[in-house]
Amino acid sequence: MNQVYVNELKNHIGEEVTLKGWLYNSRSSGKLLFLLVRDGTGIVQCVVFKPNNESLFETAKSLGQESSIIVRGKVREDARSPIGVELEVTDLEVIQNVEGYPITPKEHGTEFLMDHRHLWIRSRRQHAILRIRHTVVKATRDFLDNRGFILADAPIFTPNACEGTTTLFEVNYFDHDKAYLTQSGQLYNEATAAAFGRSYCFGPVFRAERSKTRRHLTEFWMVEPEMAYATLDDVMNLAEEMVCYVVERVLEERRDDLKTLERDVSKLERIKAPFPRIHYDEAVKILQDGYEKGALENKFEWGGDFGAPDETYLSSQFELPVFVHHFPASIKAFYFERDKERPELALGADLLAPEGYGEIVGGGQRAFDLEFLEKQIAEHNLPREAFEWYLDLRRYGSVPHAGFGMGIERCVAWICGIEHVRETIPFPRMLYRLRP
RNA sequence: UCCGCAGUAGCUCAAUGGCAGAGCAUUCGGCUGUUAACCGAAGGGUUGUAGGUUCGAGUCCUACCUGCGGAGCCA
Repeated sequence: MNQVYVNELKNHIGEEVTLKGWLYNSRSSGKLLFLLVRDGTGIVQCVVFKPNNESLFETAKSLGQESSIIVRGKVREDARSPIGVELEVTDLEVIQNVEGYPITPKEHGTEFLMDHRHLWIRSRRQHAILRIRHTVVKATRDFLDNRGFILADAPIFTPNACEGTTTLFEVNYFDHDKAYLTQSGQLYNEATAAAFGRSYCFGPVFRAERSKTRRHLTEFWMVEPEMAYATLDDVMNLAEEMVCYVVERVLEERRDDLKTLERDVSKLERIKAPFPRIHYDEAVKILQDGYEKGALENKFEWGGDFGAPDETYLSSQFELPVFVHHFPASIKAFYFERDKERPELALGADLLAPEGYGEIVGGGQRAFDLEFLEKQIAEHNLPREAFEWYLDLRRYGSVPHAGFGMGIERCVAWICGIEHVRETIPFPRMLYRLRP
């Protein structure tokens, strides 16, 4: 059987081919029957004409949505088809005739669709989003691989809070200790960067925050590159290039999917380096101006961390993603290097996506000095013993080094232009959503 | 954790405190080019749960459950 996939049909015009897939939807018009068949690569309309084969027509007519079928037919060019071709059915094998598929081609609510997520991912829109996710992941990895970064993944079970800030998921780890699900591979990356020079990890991370907004998942994927002998500027340069590369690849490879999502691609086409880079002091000024103009409800004070409305306002001032750098050290994790001129500032940078999608990249330069780090750990009330291995990195060949993390789902949500990150991962985990 | 909104047929939603309704889906019938096809007919209900007010509650009140949006927190 010469099985052909829907996305290859254009190369088989005039030939008789076999499609293996599922019935997406069907329409009938008396003696004509239109079967929309999907096979994972696309959807094609298959036409059955009653007088040509009456029993085949009756079989085809009885098929329910999502019935699994093998269709044989002749590929025909047709201007009316969205993909340029359709199939004139000559034979039909029913693997399973389905009754009562829950997701109909009409509107459904979020709760219903999320309860049926395992089936929802068969639909056009979800397909487009998840294919774009695939390309974002692939492009990210290609980008780092091509620059000599070594994939060295960090563990998911960790003995302690890596930054000591966010709420962690706790699990029993055999007889004695509790373990925690990682919230970032960063500390481990610093070790692998000292081993390989340039390294990255790519995996799921977990946050037990009780956040329920369109930007939050409890389990999400993060790519975290780390570089030895690198500075804050190196981090911003790398993140900027990486984001541009990823957007470019999606524009190249996923135009059709962006179209399905009705994404305004002109907004993506102008994502080119350099991105604006603003100092925290300047960001504060912009936010205070925003308050004066009445665009923000609360007056932002120097020293605070940005809330969601602040981030949205800041990003709305620019068409490109914008870096904010040199945050007050007091609102950042213990491991940040300090600014030499102004030690109250941390050498960190966040990248805010345009159109209010929030922070997609966060990173910076790590503390170099052993004594400084020891002091930081003490001041943050972190258990010193747990960080001994980390302190070793400052004892044995410490170098200036830096890195960042990029949240895959927020990045995908921004590129797709969709409302909520829950659609950017096959099976989202959220505050009130653990199933399916 | 806090604030706000919602829950009625398989799904999406209507119903001034007064007979429980429509579209889609399903089943049956019609149609040779449909694009969420269309046209006709039929079946389909413990109105989230428990209590209360009322002659009468889907509708008003209280509590709880479930979900949604947001805040805080976070990427």
